Parts: sequence; C-alpha cells; structure tokens
Amino acid sequence: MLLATWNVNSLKARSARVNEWLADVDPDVLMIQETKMADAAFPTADFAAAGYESVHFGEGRWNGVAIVSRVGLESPLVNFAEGEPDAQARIVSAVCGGVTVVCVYVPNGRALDDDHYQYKLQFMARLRRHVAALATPDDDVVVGGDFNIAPTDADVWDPAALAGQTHVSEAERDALVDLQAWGLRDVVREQHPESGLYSWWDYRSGSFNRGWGMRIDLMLASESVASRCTWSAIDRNARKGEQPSDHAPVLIEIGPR
DNA sequence: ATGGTGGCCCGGCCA
Repeated sequence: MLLATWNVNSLKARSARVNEWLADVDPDVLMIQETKMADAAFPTADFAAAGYESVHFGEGRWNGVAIVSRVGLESPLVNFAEGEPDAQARIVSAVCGGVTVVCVYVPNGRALDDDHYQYKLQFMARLRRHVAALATPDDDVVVGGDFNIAPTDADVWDPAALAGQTHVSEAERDALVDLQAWGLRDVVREQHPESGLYSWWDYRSGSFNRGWGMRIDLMLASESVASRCTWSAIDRNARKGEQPSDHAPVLIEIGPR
C-alpha cells in the first residue's frame, strides 16, 4: 500500500500536474493540502474517473485539505473530532484500507510574536487529542501533511539563517515531539538519515536550485505501520519543471498487516 | 536570505 502527502498550492492551478503524477506514481492514498477551493469546486468526478474516492474539506481561497483513496474511504471526518470546529479548513480524516489516515495543514505561524504562532501551537495540541480520539497507538495510523515544522536542524538548509523564526522554534518542535509521543514515527527520516532531505523550497531566489529547502511535510506512522514500512521517498522531481508546487510529495510504502 | 516568486483574483494578503 502506497500512501503519499502533497501540498499542491492550489489544486486548480496544479490539476494537470497532480493528474499526471497520480497516473505516473499510482499511489493508493494521497493526502492533499492547500487545495484553495470550495467543496463545490473540488473535482470529485475526475478523481472518481481515475479510480479514487475522495473527501474534501474546503474553505475557498485559503487552506483546504483532502484525502483521495482507491482502497476504500470509510468514516470521513472533516475538522477536529472533538471540541469547537476550527474556523479554517486544515484537517480531514478517514479510514483507508484499514489505515486511519489524518491529513493536516498545520498553520504557518508567521512569526514567533504573532497570534498565528499561538494558533499553530494550539492546533498541534488539538491534533494529538484528535488522533487519540480516532485510534489507539496499536492501530494502523498515518498522520501526514504539511506540518510547517522542521523537526530538527538537520531538516533545514541553514539553521543559523532561520534562528528566531517559525518552523524551527523550540515550542513547535516540542509540540511535534509531543504528538509523536502518542505513538507516531517519522519513518521517512528513519530511512533517510542523509543531509539535504527537503520537501519544500521557496519559490523566491531560486531556492530549489540552490538547495535552500526544509523538510516540513511529514508522514508519521504508528508502530504497526512503521514496522511494515518497506520504502519511503520524497519525490523532488515533482518540484521541477513547469508550474510546480513549492512542495514535493512524500511517500511511504507499507506491506500487509 | 528582508529580496525575492507565485497563488488567490486585481489590491493586498498569504505562504
């Protein structure tokens, strides 16, 4: 079973590339972030024609998340499972092929003294409670998406250049550690200890070609999934060419339970 | 790395 996550930075602008990528890579499940469209505009029929069921949580011009699956899509749930609904469309969940899949677009944070940074920290705390409400650590669980957090300094091109900024601060990294302490492993990093492993490169300044990137798109897997993970990758080829997203897809392959 | 690009949709926000 091949599962992927991809922040597409507008599904409308990226539809051709997403369709080509789906046909080429043939994943069983794709988690999508930043669709930037209302539910009515989501191309449900196009995904269905390609063999994928889908659930979309759209907002309009900002945010928007989706799960598409060709191995079943049960118990679709938009927003958080408990408490007040988040005002923004940043989390959607479903059970796909027996795996509880949670697709997230964690708030950017903007700056450490910005209210949006507190929103980010609160979102991460709610995410842990959400996962705990949907599953136990013994279940098959994958929490994937754009976390807007680089787990360690090894996940950014120049830690010194980013000091004091969001994505690398202690509190958000602690929030990620706390989420993982529920029982989620960063299987991509476990399988790829090398430096320069990134999933996002700024459009500006030729960052991709200069190697100025960050690994902020993660696939976190429960123990039973992680122990069956046979392969993983970041498809940086998808960051090349005409009109790419600024993010590359992240993939994990898992064997049968 | 404080400029720069790209998406929304056409003035300014967001990443």
